[in-house]
Amino acid sequence: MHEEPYGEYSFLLDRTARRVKQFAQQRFKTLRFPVTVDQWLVMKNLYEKGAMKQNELAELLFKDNPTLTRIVDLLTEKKLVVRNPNLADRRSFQLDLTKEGRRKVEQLRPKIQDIRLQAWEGLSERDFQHFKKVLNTIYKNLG
Amino acid sequence: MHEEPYGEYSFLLDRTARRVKQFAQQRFKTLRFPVTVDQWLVMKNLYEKGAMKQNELAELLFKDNPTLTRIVDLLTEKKLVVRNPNLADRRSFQLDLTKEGRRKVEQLRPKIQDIRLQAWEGLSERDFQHFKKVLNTIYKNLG
DNA sequence: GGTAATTAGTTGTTATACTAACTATTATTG
DNA sequence: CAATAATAGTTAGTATAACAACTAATTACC
Repeated sequence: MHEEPYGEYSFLLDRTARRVKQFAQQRFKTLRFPVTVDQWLVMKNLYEKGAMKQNELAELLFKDNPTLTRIVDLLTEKKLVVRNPNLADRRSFQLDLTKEGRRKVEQLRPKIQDIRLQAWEGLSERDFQHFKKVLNTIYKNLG
Repeated sequence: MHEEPYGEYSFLLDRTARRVKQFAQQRFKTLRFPVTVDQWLVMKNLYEKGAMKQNELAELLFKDNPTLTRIVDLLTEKKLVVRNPNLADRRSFQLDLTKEGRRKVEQLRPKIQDIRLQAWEGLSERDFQHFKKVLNTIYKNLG
C-alpha cells in the first residue's frame, strides 16, 4: 500500500469529509439549530446571494437537481425557504428565505467560525492555501 | 467570505470527496466491476488483511456498524463475501472473501492505480504528503 | 452462581448522493 | 406555424451515513 503513489488519498479524503460534516451536525444540534449542514448551505447561499432559481443554486452548491429538490422540500416544510413562482419561466421557481429563515441564518453565521477554527488548530493560512490548491486540482482533473 | 479564515474548506472538501467517489464509481462501471466504491473498500481490506470480525473491519474503515452491516449484506448477496460463524463468540462472524470475491479483487487492483493517477496529475508526492498531513490534522482536531 | 453491565451486530429512521426516467414548458428549426 | 429538441424540476430506485434503539451473547462484579 505504501509503495503505491498517492495511495489512500481517497480514503483519507472521504474519512475526513465525513468527520467534518458529522462534527458540524453535532454542533448544530448543540446550538439548537434545526437544519442539517447541507440545508444550511442552501440557506447561507440564499442569504448571501439573494433569491434565485433552483438550477442557479445547484451550480453554486455542486449538487444535483434531485438532491436539491429534496433539500428544498424539507426547508419549505420547516418554513425557512419558499418557492415563489418565476413569472418569466413557468418551469421554475424563485427560491428565497422566509423571514424566519433569514433570522436563523443571522443567528448561526457568527457561530460557524468557532466550528471552523477547531478543525484548523495547529494549521496555518499557508496550509489552507495549499490544501485548497490540491482539492481544486483534483476536482478539475476528474471533471 | 474571503475575509474569514479557512472559509469554504468544508465545502471544497465535501465537493471534492463526492467528485472523487463519483469518478471512481463511473470507472468501476466502465470496467464492469460489479460493486460500489465502499463495497470495494471492504473487499480490499479483507483481501489484504485476511478474514476478520465486523467490528475489526469497522475500525479499519472508519464506518459505523449499521452502515457496515448493510454493505456486508449486499456483498454476501453478490456472493463476494461470506459471514462464517465465529466459534469464540457467538455474537459475531468472521467475514471473509469468497473465491469469486478474491478473484474480483485481483482483477481490479491493478486498475485502481490508473484511476488514482488521473486525480493527481500536475501534483507531486510532496503535495500528497502535505495533503495527508492536513487531512489527518483536521480529523484529529475534530475527534 | 446470579445479576448487572457491556458488547456485536441488527433494525429502524432520516438525510443526502447518484443515476435513470418522466412531465410540462420553452427554445429551436424548417 | 408545427414539429422537434432542449430544459427545469420532480419522481423513482439504489446506496451510504449518522443516530437511536434493540436483541442475544459475553463479561464483570459481588
